Amino acid sequence: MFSKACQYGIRSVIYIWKQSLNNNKVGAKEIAEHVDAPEPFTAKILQELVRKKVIGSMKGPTGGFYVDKAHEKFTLKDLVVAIDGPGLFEGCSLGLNQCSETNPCPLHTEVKVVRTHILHMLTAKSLKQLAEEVESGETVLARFI
Amino acid sequence: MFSKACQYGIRSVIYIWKQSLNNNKVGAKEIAEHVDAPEPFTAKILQELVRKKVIGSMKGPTGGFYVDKAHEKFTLKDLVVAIDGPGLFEGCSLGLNQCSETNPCPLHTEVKVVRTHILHMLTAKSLKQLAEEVESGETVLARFI
DNA sequence: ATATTAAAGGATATTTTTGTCCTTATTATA
DNA sequence: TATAATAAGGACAAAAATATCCTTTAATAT
Repeated sequence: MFSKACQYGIRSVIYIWKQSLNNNKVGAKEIAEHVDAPEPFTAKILQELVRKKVIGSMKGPTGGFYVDKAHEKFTLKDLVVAIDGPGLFEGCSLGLNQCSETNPCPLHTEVKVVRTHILHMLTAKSLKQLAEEVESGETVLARFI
Repeated sequence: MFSKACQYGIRSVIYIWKQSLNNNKVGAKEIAEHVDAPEPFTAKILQELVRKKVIGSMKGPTGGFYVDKAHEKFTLKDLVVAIDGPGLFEGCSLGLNQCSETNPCPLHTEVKVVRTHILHMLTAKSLKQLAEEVESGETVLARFI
């Protein structure tokens, strides 16, 4: 469903949110360790998410990645689109470019239903809310950190 | 959602079913042309689907790929699992190996719902039924063939 | 029997994704 | 202002997915 890059990205951003709830900026190394992802690759992904404004970053000592009020509106969908592109939500699932409402592929109507549910899953909660659920112990990120 | 190999596989198998409804075996070349997929790659995918018994094949003149009564029970899920593996249905969507019912990742319960719908989409109809819908013009495969 | 046809199989090439490393730019603080 | 810390950026490496080509095997028709 999600590429590895996207999985690392999701895990990382939830971790960043969790730390930012306690007003801590976090470095790429710490993030990668805590979400169990390869550090340089994770750093690249975070770079991209900064470019797409899903998270913020600061260089220098005491710098790192962070989120604040400006990022509260973002959901998993924004993150997924930023990394994997819109393919999960748009285009023919069978790769037919002629596929359309009037010319539907064999999966067309069924895929619409599934996409509705995927969209709901990825937009019902903000990334901040997901981090709060980890903070409260309701859900768990990575290996019991 | 599906790899390219899987997309080609789905398109090919529906085409094979469509031809088999009219008692025609079809060669890899014809299939690839009609579903607009690269021929040698498609041949490899079909090979794998033969090994997994989703379709049948015969060598020699008048040979080709075909399906019959023995293949009527198969659904898209069988095909997808044969090519892409069970990743769409199983395992943590965020790649966390500690994720479980008692230790759920931030997406765990939502993904379960989505997977239910994906599973329904891929098992509600047999591959034969999908081909019949193409045959009747209800749905369309590839470029208006 | 032999020739022909088509799938099967193996080796190889290309592209994309994943992953690493090194240098540069920016910021904080001593 | 110099130093240290950290993200940004670019070049490179490895692995996986996608795609091609050539040889072998099996079946049919003549």
